[in-house]
Amino acid sequence: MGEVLDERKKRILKAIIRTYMETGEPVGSRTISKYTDLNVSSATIRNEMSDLTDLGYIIQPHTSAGRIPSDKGYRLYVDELMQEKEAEIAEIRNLMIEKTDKMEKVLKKVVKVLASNTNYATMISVPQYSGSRLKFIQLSRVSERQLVAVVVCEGNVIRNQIIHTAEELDDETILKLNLLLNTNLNGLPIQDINLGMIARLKEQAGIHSDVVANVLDAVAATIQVDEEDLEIYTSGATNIFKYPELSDKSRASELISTFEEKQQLAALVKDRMAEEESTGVRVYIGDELPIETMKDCSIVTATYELGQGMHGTIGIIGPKRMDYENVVNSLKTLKQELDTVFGRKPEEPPDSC
Amino acid sequence: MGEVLDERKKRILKAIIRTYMETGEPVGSRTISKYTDLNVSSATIRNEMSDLTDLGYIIQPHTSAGRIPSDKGYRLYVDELMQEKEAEIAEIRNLMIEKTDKMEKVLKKVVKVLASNTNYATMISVPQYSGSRLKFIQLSRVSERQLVAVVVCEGNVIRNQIIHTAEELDDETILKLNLLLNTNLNGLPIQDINLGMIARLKEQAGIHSDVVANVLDAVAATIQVDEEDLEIYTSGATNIFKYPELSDKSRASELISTFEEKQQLAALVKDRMAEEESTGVRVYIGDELPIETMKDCSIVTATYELGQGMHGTIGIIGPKRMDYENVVNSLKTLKQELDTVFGRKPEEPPDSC
DNA sequence: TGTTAGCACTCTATAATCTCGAGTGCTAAC
DNA sequence: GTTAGCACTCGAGATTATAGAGTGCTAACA
Repeated sequence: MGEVLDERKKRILKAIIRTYMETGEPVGSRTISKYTDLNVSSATIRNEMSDLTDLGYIIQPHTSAGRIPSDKGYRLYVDELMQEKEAEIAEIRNLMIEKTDKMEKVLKKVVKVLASNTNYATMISVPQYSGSRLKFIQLSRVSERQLVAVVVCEGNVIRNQIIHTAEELDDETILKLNLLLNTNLNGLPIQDINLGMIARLKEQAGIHSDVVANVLDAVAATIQVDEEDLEIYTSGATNIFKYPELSDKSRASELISTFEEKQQLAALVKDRMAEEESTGVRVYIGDELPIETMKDCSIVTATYELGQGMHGTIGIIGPKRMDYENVVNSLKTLKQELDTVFGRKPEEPPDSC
Repeated sequence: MGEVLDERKKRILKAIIRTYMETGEPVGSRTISKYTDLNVSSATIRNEMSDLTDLGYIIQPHTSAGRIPSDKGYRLYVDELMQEKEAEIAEIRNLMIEKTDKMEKVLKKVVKVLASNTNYATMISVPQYSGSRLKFIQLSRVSERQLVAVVVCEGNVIRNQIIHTAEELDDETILKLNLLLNTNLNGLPIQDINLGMIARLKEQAGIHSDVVANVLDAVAATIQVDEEDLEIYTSGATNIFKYPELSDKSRASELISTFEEKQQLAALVKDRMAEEESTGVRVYIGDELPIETMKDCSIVTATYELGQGMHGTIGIIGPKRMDYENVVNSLKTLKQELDTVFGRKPEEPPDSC
């Protein structure tokens, strides 16, 4: 496994992968002989290809066909062979500059543009709190027995919920509650705020009214991050039809299902986040993916930062022969773009709080 | 076009459609002769089928094949022939009884369950304001130059937005703004609140500060319903692979795209809403659909009520040979279920405001 | 020793052909 | 009006033929 390929073998492997990326068909020795500037005959290439096959970098689908890259081959390509390339994602940059009132909308647009630019399927996860702190919390009465709880976190993510109360709360009580909540909870990391904490709060404040206690519980529920609920937007699922190796009925159906369900994508992203070195771009090839239905795919992911510890993941899903150069570079650039746009809103100077 | 079919022709047409629903293959005269209890020979059926073909209710894909129903045939079936049937959607009912904290989650679950129950693709539109009135509005400061605007409408739909200000607003100004907004806007239909209205408001209140004016504009933007933005959840798009007539590559790709994009679905739902008789279940067959890519599909929709004038649409998309009885009945029952669950929250008595 | 031309061989994809059978429409008898 | 009978049609699937891309090997060459 630990072989080192000589220069020529590497160049041939690279040429095979490049060609296969374009055509999606097994690559023959003659093609490589012409495609490269090695100036060797197809026979020589054949010999080298035979070696590469033995070493496991390329595969022969059947005796009299050309070769296609193996997972191992792609891996070497991604790790060593491919070159950095200037990616032009002007469209995305422009889109970002438009007024970005709702993050949700921006994310949806980003995946969409990325999908149509790359011709692969794309996904983006809505940033998670992860260490973000509570910035502001407020209860207001909207009608006799209904309150609205509004919670703002660092990164300006807002959550809210209508709370129904058994009896009407007077203004004074609501005011007290707001004071209690803000003085005790502001600045705390979201994760630390749970029902138990709220219970302690109730004790300290000497609250005995059932109604108020229930309201506090509801507030806690509002604040809490739904662990299950990592939201993901996807786009361009049907791009997989552009790659014959993925688009036979059963495979396509499974793939698109996985895409539609999103749970497995979410799991992948979550694992991804747990890893220490969570910055930068990462490539999963075929079997490296934990998702059964995607054994024939590759996924390239990047994590983008929102400032204040919030971050999300953006990913591109395509066939193993996806254009890694372009994809990796697109993601790198896009990641920077997202970091900038979200990190500091364009219409305001960098936040100091 | 205005022919009246005799009883036997109707029974034969019905049998053809039923059989075709099951098999998806052209139906022959012998099959019908055995399938029905008409006790006539296949030759007789052939004669009748020939008539039905002339009348346009069934189609012959090619000379020596059986018949398949035409759009006109399906239409007659839906309008006259099919029987009401007891639908069992116990699963959905149970799901509804679970605590339904976030409407969004319920809707997502509903489409999912419906899709897996029916084996068709499903969609549901998030209820629109449509005549709903503003109930409560509040600006709060979350940090030096950031405000959060919270808007609650009848039906307890909440919108919110972070507003960035050029300079810090003092508490008094914010208080004044809240007063101004609430006294002038509460109870007004959402549609009536637009930038022009806010402008008049500014004049009346004698506001000249640019900062405050900008905040008001942002509030207006928050309130406003984004006409484009009818949100739709879908599920079971890959169910179309279960129907060979829809699942050849190009068609499937287009269909799923339409599904993923959702814009066209949204347009359909919007048209649907505009119609006067917007209650009850409606069936679109093939060419009756305004969506080019869905000419080979049928869609059954139902509108559900949320009380206070808000309503959404739920739809099932399948092949023309979909099981209309089941689908229509499922939707009818589900519609009632949704009306009840959303109309009055389980944990509170019916609202009186 | 590495490179190359040449050639027989393999295997798939595509097209061409054949065959079967379901289904029709028509006719004539009931 | 219904039915049996029968010749005819046409597509789906199986079968076979054909072409060509690509390989592996051998022998010659630098």
